[in-house]
Amino acid sequence: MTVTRFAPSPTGFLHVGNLRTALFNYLIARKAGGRFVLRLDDTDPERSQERYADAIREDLEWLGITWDREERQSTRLDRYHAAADDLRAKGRFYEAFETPTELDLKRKKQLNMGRPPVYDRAALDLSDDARDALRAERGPGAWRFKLEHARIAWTDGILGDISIDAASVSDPVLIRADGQFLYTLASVCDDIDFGITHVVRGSDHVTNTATQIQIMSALDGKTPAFAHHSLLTGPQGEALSKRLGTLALRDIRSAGIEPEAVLSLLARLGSSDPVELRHSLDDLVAGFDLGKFGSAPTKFDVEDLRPLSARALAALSVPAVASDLAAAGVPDHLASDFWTAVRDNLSTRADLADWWALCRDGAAPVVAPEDVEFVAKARAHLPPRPWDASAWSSWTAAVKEATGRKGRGLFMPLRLALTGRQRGPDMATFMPLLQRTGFEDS
RNA sequence: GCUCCCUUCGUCUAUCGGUUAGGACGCCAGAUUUUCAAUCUGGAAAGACGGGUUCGAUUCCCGUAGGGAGUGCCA
Repeated sequence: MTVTRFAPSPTGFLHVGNLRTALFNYLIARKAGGRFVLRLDDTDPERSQERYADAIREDLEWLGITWDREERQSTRLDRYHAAADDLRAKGRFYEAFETPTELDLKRKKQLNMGRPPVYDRAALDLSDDARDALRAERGPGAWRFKLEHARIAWTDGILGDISIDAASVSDPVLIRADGQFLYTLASVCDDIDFGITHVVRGSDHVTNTATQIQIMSALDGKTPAFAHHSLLTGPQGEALSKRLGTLALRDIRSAGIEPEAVLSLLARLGSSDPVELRHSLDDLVAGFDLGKFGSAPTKFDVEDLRPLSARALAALSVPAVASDLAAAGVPDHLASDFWTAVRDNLSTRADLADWWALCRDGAAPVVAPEDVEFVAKARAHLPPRPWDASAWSSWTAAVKEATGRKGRGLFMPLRLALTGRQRGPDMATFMPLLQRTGFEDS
């Protein structure tokens, strides 16, 4: 059975980049009729916070992404201890005592000599006595996984055949000197134990994947299929993290973007499928295929969400927006007509309140100097209240006859006089909804 | 510096050596026999550069330039 996972660390809010990873894994699992696991990678107690874990669930729920199982790494420490013992027993684990500053110095030296900054494995050559001495002097060391120096190759679901020379990578530290398990080990154990069959993550993880493949087989685990998607950049190609502030899911939500818009864009962006509005996750599942995605960095522009969101909003039924209509103050008996009139002119639900305020209170007429006389004449032909569906057409017909104006020259001044705005709903349906107008009062 | 990945319309991409280089979003125009919006139709718009290989390269190879990522006792 296909099992995928989304493994955020609760150290911040989810952003569009995270969502892309989550969505890919979710869609793969759903399409295969498999399972989707939400795993909270909270091995770092300093940075992990419960409020972020809550926020992650909340953001996923807003989008309608559901998971079949939830795990958190902080509850699995025993398992990681066992894995560490296993690696030690197999001679793939060694203790190293360099301090961070010492390591930093080594790296700088290597760089200066034009050599790759790979850990020199000095700790591997330590005699037992030397090791004991260092431990007595500095306390426990960090534990590194001894990589087997060979080319590590796999067929990536997006990148294709790819390989990395293990010798170009440092032996990864899996346990810090203070005893904290690091992501690399925890992730491998979890992927094995939870039966993860497909790991889809950002291409910032490709080097991790190489080392994790070796750790997995050292632990006698079955390695899952890997796929690394491209990373999102801003519209200018700049790293997305620089503008993360505006790209957190919650910010997008509070900007009034509809979840369908977010899902529709992120499930397709970077693929050869056209981005088109889909109203449910199920619609997105159908044609989803990782193979349709390219490996080049993908430019993402938040502004692209707006037209999609407007379209998603316009497609909603009255019941779906009933609470928003009520909140905007629209009376129940007008709700349906009002929604029909304004639905195509909304950018977000928040606009509902503006349009209703206009209907309820009217707006100061806007009259261009050259239209003063024309508007005055039109005023004389304004049909008596109440206005029905034919009010606009009979009025404009009368004004047309009286003034000889037609087309834009006829309609735009009347729209401006009635609504004070150049843009808005179809006047024929909108006019009956105007409870009062500044135009009549003038 | 080193390692990995990448480079086709503004953007996301199709093309598995021979195409009028296709689609989608955006943009522009027209239509909707009455406005803006919405909708529909149409249009403009592309193979980073330089070498090869080949009868023929967007496609294969090499190089250059550019972009992204990694190079953590973060995830």
